[in-house]
Amino acid sequence: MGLRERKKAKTRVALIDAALDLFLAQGYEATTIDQIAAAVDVSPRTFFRYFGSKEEVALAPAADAQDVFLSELHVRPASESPFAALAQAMRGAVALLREGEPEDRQRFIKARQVVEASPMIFAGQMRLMMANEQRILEEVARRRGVDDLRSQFVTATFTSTIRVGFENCTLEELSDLDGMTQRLEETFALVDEVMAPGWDG
Amino acid sequence: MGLRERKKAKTRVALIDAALDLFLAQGYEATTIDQIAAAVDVSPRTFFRYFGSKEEVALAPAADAQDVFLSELHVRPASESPFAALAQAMRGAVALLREGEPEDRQRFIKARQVVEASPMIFAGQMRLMMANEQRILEEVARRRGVDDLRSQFVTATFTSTIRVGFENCTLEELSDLDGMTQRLEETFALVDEVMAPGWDG
DNA sequence: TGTCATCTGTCATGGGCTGACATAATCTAC
DNA sequence: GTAGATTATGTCAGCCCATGACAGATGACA
Repeated sequence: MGLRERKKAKTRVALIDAALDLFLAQGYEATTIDQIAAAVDVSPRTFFRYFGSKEEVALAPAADAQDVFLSELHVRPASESPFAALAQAMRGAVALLREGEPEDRQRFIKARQVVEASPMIFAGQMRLMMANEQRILEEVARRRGVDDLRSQFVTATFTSTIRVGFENCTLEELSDLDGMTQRLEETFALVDEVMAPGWDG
Repeated sequence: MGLRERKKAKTRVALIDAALDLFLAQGYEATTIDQIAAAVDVSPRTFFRYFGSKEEVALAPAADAQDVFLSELHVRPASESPFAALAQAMRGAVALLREGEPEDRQRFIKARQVVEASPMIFAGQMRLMMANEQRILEEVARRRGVDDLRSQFVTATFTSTIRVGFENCTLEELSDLDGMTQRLEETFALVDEVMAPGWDG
């Protein structure tokens, strides 16, 4: 990896960190691109060469996490039922984050706080999840053999489960990864209890 | 209702219709506030006195529909289980739209086409649904007696059901209300089949 | 009709975002 | 290490969305 590439990655991370700190300190809307760029000693124009919008920088950690989830999903064995594979992939993604760099964890937590603090960003995250859902649907349909209403329902149920599982985590002082994991397992258990056997097959 | 009030309502509807037509004709992002305002012979500044943002005018019909749904929900008998009440309220809202003015139906369909054509607006609709979900959760919690994880799950499942039911309607040439109704009933039936008895009680 | 409240248009401004062009940094080959 | 190609960055101009302030127009009401 050359110097140029390393510098770019460094600037990207610096922009994300500066942006998240500013968002947390003074709010998303009150923060300007100029402030973020100034904090990293970069021109505002350069900011937009790294991120397509102000929203994108706030959602970058979430987007990265979704990519991790998808790669986890694609290596799940074919023997698992669709929803089981999704749940296991989620556990795997969380585990990777837990074992990874502390800075990455910190960034992820900060990003989540920003998302929950601003309805604007929250909507953006929803769009991210919707885009992701299309790719998840492909995997579910592949495992079930058909892309029908039920495949869509399984996918949508998974999205809902994740959403409920992560929701209100900061509100309940469960902003750390342990709290998230626990909440997530409770929600998976609830799905298991509520659904008819073989519902996702 | 005085002249002033009538004029305002008329202008509001005219702005929505002009905006939707422009969005459909040349795309959401390519349409400017100036164009919308010019089409209604109104100053751009006035547009923002009716709608807080460009997005809001596109989502106005959806927001109105959600209000109708909520008022339907609040008059459902207490004897119905939470999810049954939600489903019946949805049927009621669709029925009201079906029996209402043809122009309102037309506007609703157009708005849905705009929403599906633009990821930008689609995200906005998600935010609308999330805001709505909070109010739905209150009703579910009221009926179940507790605001716990299961109440949240019931609410999220309903949101997912509606989303799956409405999704791809235009893609499948089911842009009319009949098609939507049919699709919605199929999805409700699937939920009924997949969930354990008494799951929402 | 005259007064008041409200709606509307005009103007000025800030901030998000983009294209064009020149400069500076890095990479590659010699 | 130097020269030329490649790529990143800064500067500048500009469009559009959105908002506050003020003045003029229009409907409400006695």
